[in-house]
Amino acid sequence: MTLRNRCQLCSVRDCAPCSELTAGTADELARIVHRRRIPMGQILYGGVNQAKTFSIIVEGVVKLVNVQPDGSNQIVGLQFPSEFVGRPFAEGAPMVAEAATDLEVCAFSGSAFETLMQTHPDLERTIFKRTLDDLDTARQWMSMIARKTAEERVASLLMLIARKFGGKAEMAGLTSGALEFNLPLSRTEIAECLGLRLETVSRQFAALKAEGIITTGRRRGLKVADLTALGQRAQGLLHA
Amino acid sequence: MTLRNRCQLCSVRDCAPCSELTAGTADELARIVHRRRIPMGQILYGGVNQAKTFSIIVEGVVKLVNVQPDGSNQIVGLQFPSEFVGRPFAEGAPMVAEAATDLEVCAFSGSAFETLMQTHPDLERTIFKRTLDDLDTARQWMSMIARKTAEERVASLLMLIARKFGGKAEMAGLTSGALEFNLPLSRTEIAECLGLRLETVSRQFAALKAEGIITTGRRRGLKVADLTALGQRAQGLLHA
DNA sequence: CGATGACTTGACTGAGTTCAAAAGCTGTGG
DNA sequence: CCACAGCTTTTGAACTCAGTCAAGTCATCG
Repeated sequence: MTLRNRCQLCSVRDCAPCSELTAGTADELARIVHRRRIPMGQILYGGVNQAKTFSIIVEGVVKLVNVQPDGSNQIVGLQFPSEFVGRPFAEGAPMVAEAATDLEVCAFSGSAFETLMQTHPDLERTIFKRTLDDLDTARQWMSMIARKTAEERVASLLMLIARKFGGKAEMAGLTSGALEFNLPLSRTEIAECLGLRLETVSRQFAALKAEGIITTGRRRGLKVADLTALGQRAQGLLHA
Repeated sequence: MTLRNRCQLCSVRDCAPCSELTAGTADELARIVHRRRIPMGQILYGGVNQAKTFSIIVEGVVKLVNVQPDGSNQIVGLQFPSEFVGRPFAEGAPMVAEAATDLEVCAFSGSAFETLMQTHPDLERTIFKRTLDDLDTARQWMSMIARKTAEERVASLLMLIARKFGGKAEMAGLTSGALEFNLPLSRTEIAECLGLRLETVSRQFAALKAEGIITTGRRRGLKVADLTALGQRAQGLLHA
C-alpha cells in the first residue's frame, strides 16, 4: 500500500498500462518498479550488450530507431508519456529505443517483468492490447510515408505532436486557437521520422511559416497559429 | 481426437500457431474451427458490417489494405500460409484484410476464439508473440519504403515472395540456382505494397529482365534466374 | 569572441510521377 | 477459328517534387 502511494500521485496514472490492472497485479508491479531519470540520448533497449528492460514513460519522448545497413537511421515509432516501451520475448531486438528528450520513467528489469506477465494474465493482456495498438499505428505511419507529400508529412507530424504535447497545456485552444510548445525532436530526427532529408523538412517549415500557420521560436520552440489550417495540410490525422 | 486427425495431415501443421499449443488447447481449437475455401478478392475482416473472424492461412496470400481518404490503397502487410489473420480486441478495424489469391483457411468465429483466448493463456501467448513479430515486420517495411529506391524495393519484395513461395518447391535451388513461381500480386498491388506507381514497377521489372536477373512468363509467372544478383539489388533482406 | 553544432537558403539534378498511347492476355460469341 | 471487348501490362515523353551539394546564418558555450 505504501508502495502504491507514489502511483496515486503519478501524472500518467489513469492512462498508463498500470491503470488497467487489478489491484493485486498493480501491487506486484509496484514492488519491482524503479523510478528513473534518463538523460537524452540514452538507449532504453536494443543495441549491443543491452540488458533487457521494460519501461513506462512518465515524462518525455522515446524514439524507436531502425539502423540501416548503410548507416542511415529510420525512426519507426515515437512513444509518449503513459506508453509502454520494450520488446517482450526477444533476445536481440532489431530496433533501438533511445531517449529523444530527458525522461522520467518507471523501469522494470526484463526477467522480473516477464515473470510477472507469465503469472498475471491481466498484465499480459494489457501489454498485448498496447502492442496491437502499436501495430495499427505503425501501419498508418507506413501509409503516410508511402503516399503523402513532404508538406503533408511535416504537417501530420506537427499535428501529432501538438495533440500529444500542446494538448495538456491548453486543451481549450485545441480546436481552433493557438498552441505553443517545444518540439521533442531536432530537424534531423523529424526528417528520419518522415523519410525525408533535413533540408526538405526545413523548407516545409519555412513554407508553413510563410503562410502564417506556424512560428518557430528560439531553440525548439514552436507556435501553431492556425491549428485548423495545419490539419488541412496534413490531409488526414494519425493516431499515436 | 478424430477432430485433430485432420490437423495431422495439415500442410502448415508445424509452423502454424496451433503447433505451439498444448494438446488440450489444440483440441479445443479444433472443436471450433471451420475449414474454408475463400475466393480471391473476398474480405476476411474489416470494412463495413463485417462479422469479426480470425483465420489461419493454409494456402494462399492475404493482403492488409489501408484505404486512404483520397481513395488510394496502401498495402501494409502480406500474410502467407501458416500465419494468423485477425485483429483481436477491436470493434472497427482500421485495416481491411482481403484475399490476394484464392485461399484455404482455418476460420474461427470472433467470439468463440476470443473466449478461448481468455481461458487458455498459451493461445493468447502464441498470438501475442505473432503480433510482436508482425510489429517488427511492419517497422522494417516502413524503413524500406522510407529509404530505398524503386529498384531496391521491387527486388526486396521479389526476394520476400521468392523465399516464401519458391522456397517450398525448390529448397535446393534457394542459395544460387533458378526459381520459378507465380506472383500472388498484380503490378498494381505490388505498387501499392511499395509506395510506387504501377508504371514504375513495370519499368523496374523491365530493367531486371534486361539484366537477365528475372524472366516473366504468361499471366503472373516469374522466373528468378539469378537469386544472388536479385538479393544484391535488394540491399538487405526483409523478414516476413 | 571565436568555435562548434543546428538550422536555413540557394541552385541544380534526377528519380519517380503523370499523362497518353500501344501492346498482350483472356474470355465470349458468331 | 477469328473478331472483338475488357482487362493488365508495357513503353514513351514531359514534368515535378524532393534530393544533393554548397554556402550562409544563427545559437550556445567554453
